[in-house]
Amino acid sequence: MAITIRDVAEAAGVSTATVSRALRGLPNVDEATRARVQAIAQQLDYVISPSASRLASGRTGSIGVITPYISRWFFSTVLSGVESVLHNAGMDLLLMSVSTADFQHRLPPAPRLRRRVDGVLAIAIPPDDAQLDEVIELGMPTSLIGTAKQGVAGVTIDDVQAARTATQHLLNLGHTRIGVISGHLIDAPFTAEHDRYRGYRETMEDAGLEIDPLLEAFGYFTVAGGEQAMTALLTHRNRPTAVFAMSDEMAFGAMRAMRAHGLTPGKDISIIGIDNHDLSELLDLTTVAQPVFDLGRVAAEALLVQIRSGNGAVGPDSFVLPTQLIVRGSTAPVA
Amino acid sequence: MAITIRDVAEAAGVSTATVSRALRGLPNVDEATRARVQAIAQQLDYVISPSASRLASGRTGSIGVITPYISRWFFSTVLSGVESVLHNAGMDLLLMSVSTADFQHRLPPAPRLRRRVDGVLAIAIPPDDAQLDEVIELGMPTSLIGTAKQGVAGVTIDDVQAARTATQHLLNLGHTRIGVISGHLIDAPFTAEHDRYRGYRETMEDAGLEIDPLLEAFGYFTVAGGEQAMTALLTHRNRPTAVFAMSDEMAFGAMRAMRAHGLTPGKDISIIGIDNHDLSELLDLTTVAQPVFDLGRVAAEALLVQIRSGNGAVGPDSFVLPTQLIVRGSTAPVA
DNA sequence: TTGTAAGCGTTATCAT
DNA sequence: ATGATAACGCTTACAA
Repeated sequence: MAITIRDVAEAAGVSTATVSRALRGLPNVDEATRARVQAIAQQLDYVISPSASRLASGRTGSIGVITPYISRWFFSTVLSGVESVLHNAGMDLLLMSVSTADFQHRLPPAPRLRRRVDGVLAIAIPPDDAQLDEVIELGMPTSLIGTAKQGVAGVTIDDVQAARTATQHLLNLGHTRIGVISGHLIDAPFTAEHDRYRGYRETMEDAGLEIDPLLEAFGYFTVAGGEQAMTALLTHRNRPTAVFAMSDEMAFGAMRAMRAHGLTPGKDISIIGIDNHDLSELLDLTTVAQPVFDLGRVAAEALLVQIRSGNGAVGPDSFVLPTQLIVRGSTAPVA
Repeated sequence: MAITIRDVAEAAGVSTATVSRALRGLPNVDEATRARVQAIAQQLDYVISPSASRLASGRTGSIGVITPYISRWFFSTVLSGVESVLHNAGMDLLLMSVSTADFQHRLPPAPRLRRRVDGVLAIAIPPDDAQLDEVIELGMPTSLIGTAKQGVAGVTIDDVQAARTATQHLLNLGHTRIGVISGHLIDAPFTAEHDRYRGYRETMEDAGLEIDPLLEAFGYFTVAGGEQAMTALLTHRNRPTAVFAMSDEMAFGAMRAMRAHGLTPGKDISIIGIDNHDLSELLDLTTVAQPVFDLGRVAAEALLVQIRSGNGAVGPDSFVLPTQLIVRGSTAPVA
């Protein structure tokens, strides 16, 4: 039905082997022959059959991206960074949502990845996740984004430092009663979260400040969660004068909670996040920006290197991308 | 190297044909045989080779999703709806970003789709886009999301009605000087945009109101664009008392512009959007909600039906999903 | 119900 | 530089 490599070969008066070589740009092909083959292929509107090529070569030309969420800002932004690289490389991008913990009943990613991708990119999957382990045991080039794991390539920011920067910014403004809105430390031994908490704690301790347990609340990395967390913090007798939220979206929710209590962010209470979410500027939120698109871009590039170097030649590399404090109106000197 | 169907066949003492049938759940297989084959396959940790299967069967088991943006809210939300369906159906999701118009230099999607997917989902590609036409000419099951085109399946909302609802809401509040922030009517003959404009215009006319050209501004469907558009509207001598923004994100920007001018949304000027973006509740924005996740879900389901019915048996279906006015604090009776 | 065997469209090895 | 040809691992008539 469709045009095959043999049609091209016959039309060009060469063997299929030559067509294959010519079209793939392999060496040892007379340039005149190559040109003729290319012309005929184009004229015949020939496109290679990926299935046949994959079966014969053993390479799939595609990489799998596993992510717990698709529509959340961080994840979709990473994904677009990944896509930009893979597109340029001519690689197919297989998108696969996975369940972290209790989420919902979904097939585990490992079996769905086997024999259909040349490499895997995992976005923000906790390093001790069982499903992630299964994926890693597949033994193919893999690169983590937003988390780090011994022996596996990965791209992250320095989460400890980011949290330190945020906390220090509040300290510099004279705040001492500084609250923190985290995700859910108990359930999710999520690298980023732990590191950010550590950065907060250490910075507080370095400043000689004790951390009041009443200054801590969970926001589950969502807007609604941040709102609840802030509400909780506000109900205590001894309110914080400033709050560090581990993500901008939680900070958004926190700002809403403040307003609901008649408080103005940056005036009555200072709040800082991490991310530099698309809407953070709009909401005038001070934040520690992280290069989310680049997280995906760099990870994809590193993965391609790993794949092309034929497994092993290039050891798994780790990259730490820089963050930057962006001061806006939501933080101000203590009253 | 890897385990093949023959290994399973030998271990089970049957032919590869039987293994193939048994594992795919085809009829005419003794249940005892099937059970044995399944057990052995599992025990051997056998997974089928997609490339081989695709080559032999002609089906790819994957569908391509083409979208101009990955990280924007609307697109990533649609995408997650699509993913949920495809995951359940065991279909691979090939993600492909495309350029609308001037965007950037990217390979056209059609050649990248040929022979590698069984169907295509196109998110918000203008119906007269040349690249879309090439894709449609591929002749495979295709379903559009957010746009409509003669003879092609699709899922949309009633954009005219949504705009009518928004405009009428403002009229009901007593506003007569109602501005509109659109995308960029001249360049992008984008169904949704045209329809929304029509809904606005007709509703204004039905109310006996003339549309002052000074009440119209372009926001390019971005936050920054909405901000600029609103700023433009505010510089005129005769300001609108209410504004209809064709998307929530443009409305966000508009709200910011208002504040920059010392105006309070819902007090000094009313503003309404379309979408019910994740953050619209947070920003207290009145909007006409559209079921974005479902747009993706329904389109994917329809596409699967189209694919399974073997091309032609089921004609391309169109679905129009409902919208709903959600009144929040950004709209109020005219002063 | 099960087996046989001919493809499916490439790639890659080995000659030439 | 080019050609023959054996894989690659499955699916699917067609037989039995």
